Amino acid sequence: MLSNSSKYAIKGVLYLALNSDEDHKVMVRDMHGVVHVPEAYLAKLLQELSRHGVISSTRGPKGGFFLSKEDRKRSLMDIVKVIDGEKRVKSCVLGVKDCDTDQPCVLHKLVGANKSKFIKVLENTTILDLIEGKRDVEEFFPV
Amino acid sequence: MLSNSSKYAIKGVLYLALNSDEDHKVMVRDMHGVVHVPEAYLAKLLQELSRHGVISSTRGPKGGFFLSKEDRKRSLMDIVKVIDGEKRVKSCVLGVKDCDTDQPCVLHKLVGANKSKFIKVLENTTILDLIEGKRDVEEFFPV
DNA sequence: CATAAAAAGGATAAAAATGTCTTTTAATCT
DNA sequence: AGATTAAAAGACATTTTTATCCTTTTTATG
Repeated sequence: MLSNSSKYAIKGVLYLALNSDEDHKVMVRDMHGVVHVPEAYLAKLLQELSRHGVISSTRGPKGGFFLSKEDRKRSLMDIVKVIDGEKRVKSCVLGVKDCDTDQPCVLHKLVGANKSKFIKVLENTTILDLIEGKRDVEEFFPV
Repeated sequence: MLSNSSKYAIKGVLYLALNSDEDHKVMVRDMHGVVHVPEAYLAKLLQELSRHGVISSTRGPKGGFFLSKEDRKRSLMDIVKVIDGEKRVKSCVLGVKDCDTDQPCVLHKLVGANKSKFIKVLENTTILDLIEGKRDVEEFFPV
């Protein structure tokens, strides 16, 4: 449903939400250890997110990745869409091509409801929602 | 969350539920087209399920795969466990090592509830549950 | 303007998932 | 018993996902 890459990306963005803003950009070098994602791979993912405007970045000295005010209003689905593509996330549980609510497959009724909720959560939860009230970084990335 | 292989396997077992019993075994050759899974790959998956006692099979002429009365009482999770392993299905949404209800990660509270329900459905739904009232094979495998 | 710092981009490598093929084993039928 | 049939088993191939490395481009700063 969610690839590891998407999970990595979400972790990365959460880190940025907690540790960055326009004036405090962070380098991949300084975050990959905390979120437990390989440095080069995390860089790739963040670059992809930046390219699609989901997060922000600047190059050169004092550069790095960060979240603008606007970025924080992004939903989790915005991240997943860039990394996995919408199709993959929303695909039928049984992977049947034209399965939807009109022509549901067997499992659709059983599991589909849960899946829909899952997707709604991804769509309706912003980065801001996720971190509110949280300050302890470690709490987010136990391993 | 569920690999394609698991989905394939579930489709295969559903087909067997609708089209087989102790006296009417079915060969992979005759089912792969209907469930839209590559023949050799479906064979492999069914063999794996059979080896683990989730479905039944006999070799030779008149042989094939089938579901016994007992097999039909198996849950979807029994299938998924064999193909994906329990670990994969139940692993934390963010893939953090020791994340559970005691030490939940950020997403756990948001998405975890849905995931738990999803798993409960897999655990509590038997093959029999799935097919009850259904007779039209095609209805199950739209693509 | 030179330099160094940092992301961007592209090529490559490793691992996992998916898919195919061939041989072996067991059951059935003549 | 022998021939045939179908799953079982395992080797092999392909594709996708995950991961690394190296070069290029951009940018802040002295």
